[in-house]
Amino acid sequence: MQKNKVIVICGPTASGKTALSIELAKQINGEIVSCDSMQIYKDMNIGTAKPTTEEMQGIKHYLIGYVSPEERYSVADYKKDAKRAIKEIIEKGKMPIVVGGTGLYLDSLIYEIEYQDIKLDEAYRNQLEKEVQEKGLEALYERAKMIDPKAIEKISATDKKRILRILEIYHATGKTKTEQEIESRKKEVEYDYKVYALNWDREKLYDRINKRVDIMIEQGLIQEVEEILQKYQKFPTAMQGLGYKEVVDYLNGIYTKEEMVEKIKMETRRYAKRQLTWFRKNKQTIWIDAEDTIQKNINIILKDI
RNA sequence: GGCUUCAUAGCUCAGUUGGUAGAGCAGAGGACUGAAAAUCCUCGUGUCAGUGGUUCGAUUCCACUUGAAGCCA
Repeated sequence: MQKNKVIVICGPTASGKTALSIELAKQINGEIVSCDSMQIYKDMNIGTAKPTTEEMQGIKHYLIGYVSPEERYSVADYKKDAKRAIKEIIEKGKMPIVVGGTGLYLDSLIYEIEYQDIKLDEAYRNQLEKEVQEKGLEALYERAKMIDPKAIEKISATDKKRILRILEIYHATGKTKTEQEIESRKKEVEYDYKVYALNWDREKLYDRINKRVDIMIEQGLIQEVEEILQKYQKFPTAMQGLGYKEVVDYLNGIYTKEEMVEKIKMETRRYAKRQLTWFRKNKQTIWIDAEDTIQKNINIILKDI
C-alpha cells in the first residue's frame, strides 16, 4: 500500500514559511500542522510570530496556542499531538502540511522516533542540578561515562543538559541512552514526508530578522510579556522563547531598551543559523529559493504530489 | 593658527625594548533523540592610516601628509 504524502515546509525563522504554507494549503485543499516549540503556547503571540486569524485565511491550523505556558512540553508530546493531527487531516481527505522551524520536533516525525511513555522525574532532575552545584559537572560526567560510554563520546564534558539526560534516562528506564535510541528507531515511518526548506541569502535573511524584531516591539511585545508574567506563575519551558527572556531582563533593569532589542536581534540571527545547520543535515530535503515568488515555489511542490 | 594625544581584524582595544601581531565582542562552520527559540564544540593574515628616511630588516624609531579627539589662542 502506498503511504500518504505529507508536505513539510521548514526553514529558518523569518524565512516566509507562513505565507507560503497558507497559499499552498488553499491550492491543494490542505491543513496546517505547526512544528514550532514556542507557538504551541497560549498568549505568546507577538514574540513567536504566530500567524493571525486574518493571515490564516480560513485554513485550519493545528498545534498553535493550545498549551499553557505553565506546562512542561517536550518533543515526545509533540510527536503524539502531531501524529494525531496528521491522521485527522488525512481522514478528512485533505493534505497535511507540516510547517515550522523546530528541527528536533520535525525529526521526531520524519524519522518516526518512538518515545517511551515516561514522565520527566522533576525531583531527580533537581537532585542532579544540586549535585552539579556541590560536586561539579565533572563528577556527573564521569558517572554518565560509566553508564553509557558510547553516548558520552558524542558530547562535550561541558554539555550539562546532555550529561544530565544520560543519567535521567538510565534512572527512569534502566536502559542507556544508546539502547534507547536504537529502540526508538525500529518503527517504519508511517507517511511519505516531502521536506522542503526555504533558503535565503544570509544577509537578506538577517535583514528580515532585524526588521521583524522592530515590528514585534512596535506591536507591543513588551506589554505581551508583562501580561504573561501577571497571568502565569511558572514557566518550565515557555520562557526560553527568544524575545521573552530578553524582555524579562529588560523589565528587571538588566538591559536598556536598545540593548534588549539588539540582543533579541542577535540571538534570533544565531538561532536562524543553527536552524540552517540542522536542516542541512537531512540530505533528502529539497531547498527552495525563498526569494522567488510564492507561486513559483508552490509549483515546485505541486510537481511532487 | 599653535601644542598634545591617537590611528593595529567588521567593532572595542592589547602588543611588538626593531625580526611582519593577539584578546574580547561580532561573524562563520558544526553537533544535536523527552528543556531544543534550549544546550554545547571548533575557527583569528590583517596594505598594523599614507608617503618617504634611518636600518641587514620598520607595524615598532624619525620626518612629512591625511584623519579623529583634546587643550591653548
